[in-house]
Amino acid sequence: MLSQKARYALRALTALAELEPGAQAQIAEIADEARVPRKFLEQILLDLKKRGLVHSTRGKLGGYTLGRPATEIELAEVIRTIDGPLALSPCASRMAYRKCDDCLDADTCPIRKVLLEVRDATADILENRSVASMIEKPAARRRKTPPRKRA
Amino acid sequence: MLSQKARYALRALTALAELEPGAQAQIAEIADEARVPRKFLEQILLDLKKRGLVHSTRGKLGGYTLGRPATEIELAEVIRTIDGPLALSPCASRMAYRKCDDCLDADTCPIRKVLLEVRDATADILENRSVASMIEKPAARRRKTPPRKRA
DNA sequence: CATAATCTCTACTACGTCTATAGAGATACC
DNA sequence: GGTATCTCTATAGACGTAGTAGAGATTATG
Repeated sequence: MLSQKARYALRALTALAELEPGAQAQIAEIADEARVPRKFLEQILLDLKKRGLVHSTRGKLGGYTLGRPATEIELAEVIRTIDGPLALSPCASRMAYRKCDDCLDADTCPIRKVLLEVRDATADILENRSVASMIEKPAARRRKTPPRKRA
Repeated sequence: MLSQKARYALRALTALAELEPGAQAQIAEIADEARVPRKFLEQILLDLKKRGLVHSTRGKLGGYTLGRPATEIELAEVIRTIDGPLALSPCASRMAYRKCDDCLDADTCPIRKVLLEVRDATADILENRSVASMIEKPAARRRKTPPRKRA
């Protein structure tokens, strides 16, 4: 399961991605828009900032923007930043491998093999979805008949 | 991440699957073979028994066997029994769907959409691997040249 | 410069979950 | 009846999660 914190982070980044180009948002606005407790959001934004996913301006008129274009922020990176590895076991992580304490031989462990498969399938999805893909598309896409104009 | 308990369960079931046909194993043997603390294993086996994954005999000469052929025990069921849903969010579970507390509309939530994809990919793997597939194969399989006989 | 509004950082708390351990009880064999 | 096994419930300590609190640093503005 993802932590609540990770889901908050995804919503906060989505809110930032929905801003007008060049605009920034303050913590209070993001908290409101993404429905995250304000003080908790502060911590989350700091974590995201350390990873470069958001950029901040201090002082009065300060605020937050995405650290990179929304299309270049993979959901996988967001989740890893907040919750750690995607894998179901430390030994099945490719970004942060760690031998299990009680594992006899990582090379032959059949549990690890299948958990690696799961990790790869998960990463294939989450590394190919960006924050941009979370935004509600403004208009119809690939619709067979165009939306009817109002009389 | 899987819990330690779930990994223990997988190892315990694997140990049971490796028994001679018709044989049973006692808790102490399984604990030794699967490297699980004995008293903790007792709890795990009870959970697995409630789900029908193992069968037990009481009294002296008691012990455990698999509740079904190893080929019919999916890893997904083992993990669900111990850790609960495979999904990364309650709202992305198909077996145990539960609306997120702070979700506005499950039908349109973009986070849920991608988490459903991840869940499905995970389930595709774990529902198609059985405990039988965890057992070390005794000999070469699909090898192009047969294993060389010792002189 | 003083003030106010904002982000930054650390500490703290309440609560639940995870990983066991303990021990009494039930069952079955001898 | 004695003994070895499974069964069941309670308990405990460490840890993680979710959230709160408050002082500090930075910047715009009058």
